[in-house]
Amino acid sequence: MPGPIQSLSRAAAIMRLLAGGERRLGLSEVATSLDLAKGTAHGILRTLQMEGFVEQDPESGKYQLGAELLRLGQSYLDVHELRARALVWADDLARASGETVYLGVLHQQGVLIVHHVFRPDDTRQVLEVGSMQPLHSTALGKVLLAYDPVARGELGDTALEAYTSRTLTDLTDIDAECALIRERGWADSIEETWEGVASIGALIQDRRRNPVGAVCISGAVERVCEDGFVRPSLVASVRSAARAISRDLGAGRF
Amino acid sequence: MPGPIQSLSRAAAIMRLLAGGERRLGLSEVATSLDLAKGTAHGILRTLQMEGFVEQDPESGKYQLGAELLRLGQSYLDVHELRARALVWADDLARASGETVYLGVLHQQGVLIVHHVFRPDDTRQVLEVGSMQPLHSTALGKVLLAYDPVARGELGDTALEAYTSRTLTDLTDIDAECALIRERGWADSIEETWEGVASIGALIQDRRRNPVGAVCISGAVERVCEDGFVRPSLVASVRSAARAISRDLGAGRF
DNA sequence: GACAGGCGGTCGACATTGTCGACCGGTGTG
DNA sequence: CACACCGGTCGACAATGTCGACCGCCTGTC
Repeated sequence: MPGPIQSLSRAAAIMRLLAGGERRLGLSEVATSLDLAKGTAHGILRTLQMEGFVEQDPESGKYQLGAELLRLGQSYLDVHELRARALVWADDLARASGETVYLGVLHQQGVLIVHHVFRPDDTRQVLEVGSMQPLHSTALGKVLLAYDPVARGELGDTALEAYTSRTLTDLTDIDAECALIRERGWADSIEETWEGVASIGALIQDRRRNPVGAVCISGAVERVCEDGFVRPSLVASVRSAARAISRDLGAGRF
Repeated sequence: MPGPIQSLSRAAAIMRLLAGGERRLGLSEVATSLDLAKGTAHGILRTLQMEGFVEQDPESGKYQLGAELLRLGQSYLDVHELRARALVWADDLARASGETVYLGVLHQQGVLIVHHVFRPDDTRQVLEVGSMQPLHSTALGKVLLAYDPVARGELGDTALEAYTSRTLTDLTDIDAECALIRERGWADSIEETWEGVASIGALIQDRRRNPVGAVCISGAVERVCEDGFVRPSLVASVRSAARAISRDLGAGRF
């Protein structure tokens, strides 16, 4: 039976719709947005509600995502092997560099943050685990673009948004950048997504040399860069952490 | 069409199964665990995989939860009104008390942590957002048991585990404790779940006085308690924070 | 090295199952 | 007060998901 199960795909679409809209949605909104009969949408929503994936505001009757998703998302992190292996190395990298550390994996047309170490002894920061970053303008994303053909494929049909004046939006520019990244073995992003923020990323691969994710450090451009380029010592730290994680993932094989 | 959609319920069961077992599971394991034909389980898993809710290890062919769950779980937090309103109050409470702050809501037979503020300037701590705590042995849980009939109902059929020698496992003891909690307006838990840890919790209610969650502080029993009882000043802080959050939720109505 | 047993995955017939659109009662609004 | 819209229900219909046998592959074993 090759072919997705219709009701499941529709349920997934409903959950994504609820995740996308910031506010709660009514039954009719859901049904019309996805071209479903109201009865059909209701049946799916009712089941999702029973399972805890969706909750209904008893007052307005509108729907939003449910708590079970948070619980399962946490379970995903618990099982995630890359994340487990990388925890200690990411900590070390944050301490050594004094900057924020992110660990990301390719997910759809972006990078999903699976681990986040705050910059040591700093002001309040919000945890970004579970959020997404663009592929074409971040160090994490560009590393994956350079090494993961799937990531490069995902980029094919999406329009590239310019977040700042330094964002690369032309595909040929991106490809040239990727060639450079492959050649030197690391990626940077200087104010390409957020003004004032620069980051340096490197690839993590598994025992069979497949790309499985990326690490990066990210911080104020004044600290991360020097004379318009990222500091070589920070690059070395990031690459060394990426190698350590990759080696850790490959343990047991050799 | 009152009645859950079969394929959806089965998909949810599969995801819960994958979340429960620490390791990855094979197709046959999933099918036999849930009494499904292999073909059926495969169809569901394939669809879940397409949607990103499940991933398959290409090497072993075994399945685990997927990244989309993490993303949707994060979206749940983003939309969560209680959490949004409580963020700043929880921060204040942590600063004022010097202890860890948790914010939890009832979910199935437990308390789901939706916000967690680390104890100020302390050693490394792991974020527990998305994890569950038992109802009958934590301050958060006992608050909900005392005020939320649904929570009390959930307790009916589950055996109460004794985590320490101080855990209440008899239902009549629990009900007496709940009556006390309702009378004085707050709950505590002194080494009832973890040795050496005490916590103090209070109820959060919405504009219609329905229980919607609870806040608590949690810390070493030596700091939180005095002469075998929790410190009244900490109780006052927690109750004040709970009132502030409740008031915040009720804003716009009055 | 041939076999057996396990795996993940496919296939096609069947009827169970989810889908559809009309319909209901309640609510707020012009 | 009627209208429009909401969330929710119902029953007929056939599209849909389910089932169990089957396939090719790999692994371990005798």
